Amino acid sequence: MMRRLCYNTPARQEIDFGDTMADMHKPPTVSDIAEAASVSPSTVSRVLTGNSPVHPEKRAAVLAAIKQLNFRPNLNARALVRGKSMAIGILTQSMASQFYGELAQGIEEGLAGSGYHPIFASGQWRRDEELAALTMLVDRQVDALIVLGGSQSNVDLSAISAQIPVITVGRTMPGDERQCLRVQNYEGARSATRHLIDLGHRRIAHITGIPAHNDARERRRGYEDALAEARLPVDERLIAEGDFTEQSGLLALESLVARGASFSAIFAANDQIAYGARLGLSRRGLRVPEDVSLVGFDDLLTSAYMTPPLTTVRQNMLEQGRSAARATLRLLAGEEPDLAPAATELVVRESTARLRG
Amino acid sequence: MMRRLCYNTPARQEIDFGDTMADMHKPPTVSDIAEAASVSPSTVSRVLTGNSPVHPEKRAAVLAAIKQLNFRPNLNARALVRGKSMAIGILTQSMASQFYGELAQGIEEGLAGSGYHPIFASGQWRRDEELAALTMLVDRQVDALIVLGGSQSNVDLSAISAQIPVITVGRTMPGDERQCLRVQNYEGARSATRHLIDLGHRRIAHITGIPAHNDARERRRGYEDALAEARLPVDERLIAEGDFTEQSGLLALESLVARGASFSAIFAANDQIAYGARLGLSRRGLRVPEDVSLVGFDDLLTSAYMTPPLTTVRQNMLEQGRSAARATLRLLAGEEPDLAPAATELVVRESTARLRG
DNA sequence: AGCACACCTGAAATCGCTTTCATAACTTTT
DNA sequence: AAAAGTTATGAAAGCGATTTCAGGTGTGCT
Repeated sequence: MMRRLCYNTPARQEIDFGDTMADMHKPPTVSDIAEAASVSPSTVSRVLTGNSPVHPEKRAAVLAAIKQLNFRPNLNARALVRGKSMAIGILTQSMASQFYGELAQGIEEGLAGSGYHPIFASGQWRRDEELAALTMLVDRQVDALIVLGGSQSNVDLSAISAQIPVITVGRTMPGDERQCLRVQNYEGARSATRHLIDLGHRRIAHITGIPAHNDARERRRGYEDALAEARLPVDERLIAEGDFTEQSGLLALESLVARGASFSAIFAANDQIAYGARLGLSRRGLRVPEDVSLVGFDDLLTSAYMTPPLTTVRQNMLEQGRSAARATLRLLAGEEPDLAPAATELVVRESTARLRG
Repeated sequence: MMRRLCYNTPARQEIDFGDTMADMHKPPTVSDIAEAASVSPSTVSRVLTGNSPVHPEKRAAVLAAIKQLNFRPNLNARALVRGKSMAIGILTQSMASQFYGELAQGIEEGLAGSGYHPIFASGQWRRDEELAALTMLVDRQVDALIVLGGSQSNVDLSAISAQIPVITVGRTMPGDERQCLRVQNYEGARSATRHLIDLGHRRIAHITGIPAHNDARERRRGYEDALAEARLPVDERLIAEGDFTEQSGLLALESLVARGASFSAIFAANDQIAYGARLGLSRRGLRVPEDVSLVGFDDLLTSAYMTPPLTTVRQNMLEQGRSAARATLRLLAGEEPDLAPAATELVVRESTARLRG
């Protein structure tokens, strides 16, 4: 109708071909194909799905009509009748986040070729938005849900889990641990700290993530335990609070310096914090790694290109995403999700060095 | 059915309430609500949509039933009958890309509260995947399409544009320029180069983006024209080819050095290239900005936290995303898209300095 | 021949919701 | 008090596919 005119190229004219106006500009449906191929809609559907055999001659006619009319089945309609949308909802936190972006990319890869497509919605780390996003996904009839981090209440999540399969990454649903991809935060943090200790560092600062966040707490615990194992004291004055952003890393570094803390190494709760801290250090005229060694967590794609390249705990978000996707597909196929906890691995680059002297 | 068992919490039991098995675990439909509230499905629909008045008493009954049965309308079904899915397809290139991530975030923000939801699909900078993604979005009946960059053929795009509104960002559809958000690549690149010239630099290197990419060509042209305006020669030996990645920036810098080029400043075709170049410089013992000044393009979120903070041409992808989203909504409302080209702005930080001596 | 048995095919029901359409129950007008 | 509007409602007809059901044809077998 008229509405089309507004976004159509000016060149394209409305021409009356003598057909009825009704079926003129609307995309063709199975019925149109059926008519064009002189068969019933059922037959068209059969060649579409390949569910039951159809005479080669008619099949050819249908195929020809499909091509000629440029027909594409309406996936919504198909989803309605089949009761499966072939869509998987992904609750992420922010499209602009590198961390979640890499996870999302992994999921996309893991779903590729399966016939299922991801539908992303982001919660911006806010409970209300997360719930809205979750609800939207469920309302859109996704066949399964992958929840990436976040702080959504477990009650809501379990309620959804009772209706459709849910896989979580980086957070746990009590009672459904088999469907939760755990990250070895504690182990990773401990090995990062141990690495610094092995290099001779004794005064190792830590910039935490959001304290309310489980990941942040586990990483801090790993840091503290590594110190304890080495008979090193946990000094509160060496611990500054961050919130997983670059800015918080910069601020935390300022606050460490301001309070007169002396340290020769820093373990940051994630790479972004490390970026900020690294800038803070250089502002203070402190070189990395000559004066201060720096370790991050996550191993974002860009961390290898920081100057100096960042020593960090590799999470491999890409692989985690793929793994979550595969688990979801298995769940959908009625199999066991089979989610092994994601192993972390210390990647030693150039931001850490042996303590001088 | 059985399928549910595999992802249900063990605690949740299958209990026979005496109801028929059929409607037991399936989500309630309008008919269920109608029955529960002793009204017809039509009335339920009316309170759902608010399209026509319904007696307060019955409305209350319906609302109560909805709450009690925890009913949520099936958006697919609604989309089918209404002919509008309230979904907007976004063709992006990679979920892991910072650049596209920021655009995506902007789109999400711009769509918020409009009732429309974005559905993302990525093309991985490959024509075939882009086409597949595009097709999938159209098949899922999105009401409009926002195409972010990419190399999809204009023919395919125009074909789609004839069916549903299409807005593009960072690429042009000949004939539909009003629906294309142009980026001032040329102007930005020119002002970046001029900034370096103004600082006294005479030998300014350029690391290009993918030469086949329009953005890359425009930026290079801006660089060359700025040089020409200042009566500076365009020296091919100062131009190295990159592909918009950090790695290519590093490689390009190596190649510049290897060929014995002498330069005191670099204009990189985007920030990621600048990151890589910056690492390459430090590998060579060259300081930024004391020995070499460095300018990027885009102003990624993290560029302000590079060491030193990167001088760059700000694109404001967030705002571009919002702008594209708003234009799409306008198009959908039958109004003019009204897309002003995205202005770029030079952000001078600490990676550039006056030429010594 | 006669019967069973594939193999194909179209009519019709269905998915969950919205939207005419027709009608019943009231109000208002003159 | 009859004609003309309102207003609220349910029955029924789709939206665009799939799938069940019930044949119709053409073989193979006895």
